[in-house]
Amino acid sequence: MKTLSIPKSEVTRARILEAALRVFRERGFDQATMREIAASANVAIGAAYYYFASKDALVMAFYEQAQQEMALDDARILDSSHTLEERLRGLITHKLTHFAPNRVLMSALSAHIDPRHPLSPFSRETAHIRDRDVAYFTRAVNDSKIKIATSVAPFLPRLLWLYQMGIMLYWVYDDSPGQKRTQLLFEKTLQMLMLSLKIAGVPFLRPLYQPAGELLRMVYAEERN
Amino acid sequence: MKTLSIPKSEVTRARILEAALRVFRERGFDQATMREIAASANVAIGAAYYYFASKDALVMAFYEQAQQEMALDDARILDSSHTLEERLRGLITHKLTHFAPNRVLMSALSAHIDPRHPLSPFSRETAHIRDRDVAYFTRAVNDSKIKIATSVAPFLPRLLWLYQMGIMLYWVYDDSPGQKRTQLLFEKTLQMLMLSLKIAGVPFLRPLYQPAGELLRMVYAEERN
DNA sequence: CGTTGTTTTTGAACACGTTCATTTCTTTGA
DNA sequence: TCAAAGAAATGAACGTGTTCAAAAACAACG
Repeated sequence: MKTLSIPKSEVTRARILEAALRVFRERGFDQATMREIAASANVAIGAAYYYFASKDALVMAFYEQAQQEMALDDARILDSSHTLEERLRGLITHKLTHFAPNRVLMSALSAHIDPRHPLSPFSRETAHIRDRDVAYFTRAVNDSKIKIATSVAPFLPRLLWLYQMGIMLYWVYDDSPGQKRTQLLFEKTLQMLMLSLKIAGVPFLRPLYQPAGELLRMVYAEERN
Repeated sequence: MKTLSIPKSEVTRARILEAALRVFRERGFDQATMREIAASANVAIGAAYYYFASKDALVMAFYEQAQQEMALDDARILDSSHTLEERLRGLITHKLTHFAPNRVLMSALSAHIDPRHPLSPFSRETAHIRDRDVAYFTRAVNDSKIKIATSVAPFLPRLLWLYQMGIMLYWVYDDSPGQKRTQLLFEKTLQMLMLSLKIAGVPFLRPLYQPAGELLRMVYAEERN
């Protein structure tokens, strides 16, 4: 195994992934066939399966690659802004912008709710990706000036991740020109979200936030699988 | 075509649907094969496709059948209770109870978010089922004493349907013994929901409910497809 | 260079959902 | 009662994602 230059197998792997994205973009995830992907990468079908466990795995590899590509900008966004609102707006807008050319492909990644489906955002298989994403929201919350009820605080990063998933989901299937509606949804819900967090402390709403805390504890209880 | 007794084709259709449910329960939706279903119904594969357009269609037929079976009880529930809370508790509990023996199969019906997937609760193909379900929530809201902000009121039935979908979704993948956690989630969220509706009128929360109304108008704008 | 072990590549084969030309059964009309 | 038309049922065949035994390419070592 060479250590100086890029190993040949890495090149083949990259070529297959590139070919896959090419075909996915052309035909969409469902219509794309592994045979065409393999042909487009000048390998036999078996080779594609030697590097990627499944068709789904190709999409996951794409997402992981994108995550790496976004890492630097994400860090910059967190550093250059200091309110939670700015940070959320920055992180989520950045993600949408970055995925825009592959928006249609993203529907394959958000098509499944079933946590047992490998491609589901809630599956064991995507846990490491999810954890990395949640970490950004943890950082976004941590040294911002927001005051959060202690019962909800531990879950806030994961709730924000869920919020982001919701926005992405709407975006993926938003066929308004330029996905303008998503923009509107995002701006409005973000303001509502910030407002909700601000008034969460008022004793008036205590009977709402107390059971919420209990619920969250239960729901996230056996998260480890 | 005989008109006195049940037509033979209806019998065959029913036999195939029964066989399908049998195999689904045994193997789960994904593991069940059309060949086994056909064999279990003593017909050729082609016959199954003569009566049902696809494997998915079998699950949809099951849901429609269930909907009919529940219709009487649902009407009774709406008649015998008069607060929105009682009605919601009644309708949703009834649904969970009725689907309990086929809980695992239900995961096939809730596995897809993609509104373009035929089996998705948001698809065109399931629109008529959805509309029928929403109608019950409309009736549940209509002559109850709840006061709702006019900006949100038109969407309340559909929002309640969404709430019900959320509960069902959690239930389907809830592997706590007897789905106790779903019970807890339902009871707590129902109380929170009623409380939210009650305090929605207070002017304090106006900056929250006003944009909510605008959002709902946008999101549900091009619902007709 | 030749041998041996490992990594990479191949493509036939499998099981699946689905299609469709064909056959078999049933109904209709005189 | 029979012929024709329509409805119901058949199963081979297609294209799909995926598997796997075998071959080819490569690496390590004496």
